[in-house]
Amino acid sequence: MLDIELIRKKPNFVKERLATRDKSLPELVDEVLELDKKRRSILVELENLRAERNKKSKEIGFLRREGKDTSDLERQVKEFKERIEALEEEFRRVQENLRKVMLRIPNLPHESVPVGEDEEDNVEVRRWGELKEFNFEPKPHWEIGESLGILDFERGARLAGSRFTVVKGWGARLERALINFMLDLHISKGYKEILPPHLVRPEILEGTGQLPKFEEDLYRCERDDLYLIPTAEVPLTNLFRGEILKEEDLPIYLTAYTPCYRREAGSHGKDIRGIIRQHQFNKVELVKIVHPETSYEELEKLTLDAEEVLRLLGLPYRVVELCTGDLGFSAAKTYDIEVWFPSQGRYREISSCSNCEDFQARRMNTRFKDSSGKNRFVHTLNGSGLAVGRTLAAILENYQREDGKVEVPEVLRDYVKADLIE
RNA sequence: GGAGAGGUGGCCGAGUGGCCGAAGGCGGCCGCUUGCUAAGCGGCAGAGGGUUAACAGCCCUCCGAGGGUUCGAAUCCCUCCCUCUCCGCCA
Repeated sequence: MLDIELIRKKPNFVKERLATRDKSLPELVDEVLELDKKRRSILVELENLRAERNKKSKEIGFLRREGKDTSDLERQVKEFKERIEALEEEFRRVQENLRKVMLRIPNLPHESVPVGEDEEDNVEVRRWGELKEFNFEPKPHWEIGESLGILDFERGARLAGSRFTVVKGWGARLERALINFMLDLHISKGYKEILPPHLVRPEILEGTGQLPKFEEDLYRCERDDLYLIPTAEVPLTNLFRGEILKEEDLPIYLTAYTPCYRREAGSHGKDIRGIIRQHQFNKVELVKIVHPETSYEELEKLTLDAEEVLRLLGLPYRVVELCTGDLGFSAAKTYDIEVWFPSQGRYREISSCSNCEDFQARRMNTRFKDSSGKNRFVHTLNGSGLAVGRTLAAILENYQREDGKVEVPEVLRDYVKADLIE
């Protein structure tokens, strides 16, 4: 949620920044301004009435104690009541409308973010690793996985439909090894491991920005009004919702392995083959809750922490900075890490690291008391460290041999307890 | 799932219809005092919002959430959420 005061004081600035995401957004700002103005004018009137009512009620108390008659005053207060109730009703209505609009406005892009429309305009920041030369035609991971008997798409579909896959044998083992390897690495960097609920209440998803706008993308358990988490970012970031933290508690570094559940409503034709885009996939997530002054430094560090996983695995990647038009709803700035897929001859997203500044904190009401005793919103960051399924796919492709077997990356050998998958 | 108890400020905890935004304690901040990482004394301090040049003053709202009763609700009533105890069930 944006700061309503900023919208009030610098409406044109806010509109300009939002327009770099989407040209239709400035209209929402006008809507906010109008509703806010209305809200405040009602509020002033309402508060005056309430002040007067309170005064008279108090007077009744005094007079009663002296045994005096108060029926005249009581009648007066009763009249106030009707006017107050009518105004309260109107106030609630306007307030609720205002909130609804506010919740649908995305975060302002940071000034450093390149302006652009879509992923075409993203800017490459750096590359790492040598692309391996294959003296044969590298196969896509789904072919490798099927012939090794570790990825079973047919039975996955039988159990749960398309975009569900069964991972078997050495594949399952490799995936589990990846999860442990990633967690161990992040823990060694000071992240605290969390095992959160996978089902959460609607307001939790509102806190991180998935609701109300992206209801379609979520699995919902209707009977209990709970949602399956689309990413561990949701429970991790919300961990301190409603709390006032101590300044010295910051920064907080969290990591968690969870499956992620996504309906992928808007991506029908995309990546139908393989395990790039699944309804359920494993991910190790990184979340930071930090002091506002340090959040951009922390974003750089967080991105490097995610990158390190790929470096240690020896997988070539590049980092791109998302342009304004490609930025996610809650993010002020995002780096995507993309790993090399030989069969596709291109880099594919494997991690997304974002600074949300105080956008989520405002929705969750997570604050800290600064040295002057003031309560301020924290800044929140999140990043994949990494998407495990995609990492598995990348390993299959980058470490494949002509004979169809797949080497196990050096750092994983102790975890997998094998050098070669065959 | 059944029975019971309870949700009050950073924490603990008192408060059953008006002088309660809330005693007291702990913790915090400021000052004084004491020559020894402490103690004593005094003072300050809840959150959100409106008005405003103002972090001054004034006002409004908030005692789990939402309704209701009343001139007036932390206090009475209803619904929901959550926590705890016991029983049941269960990995």
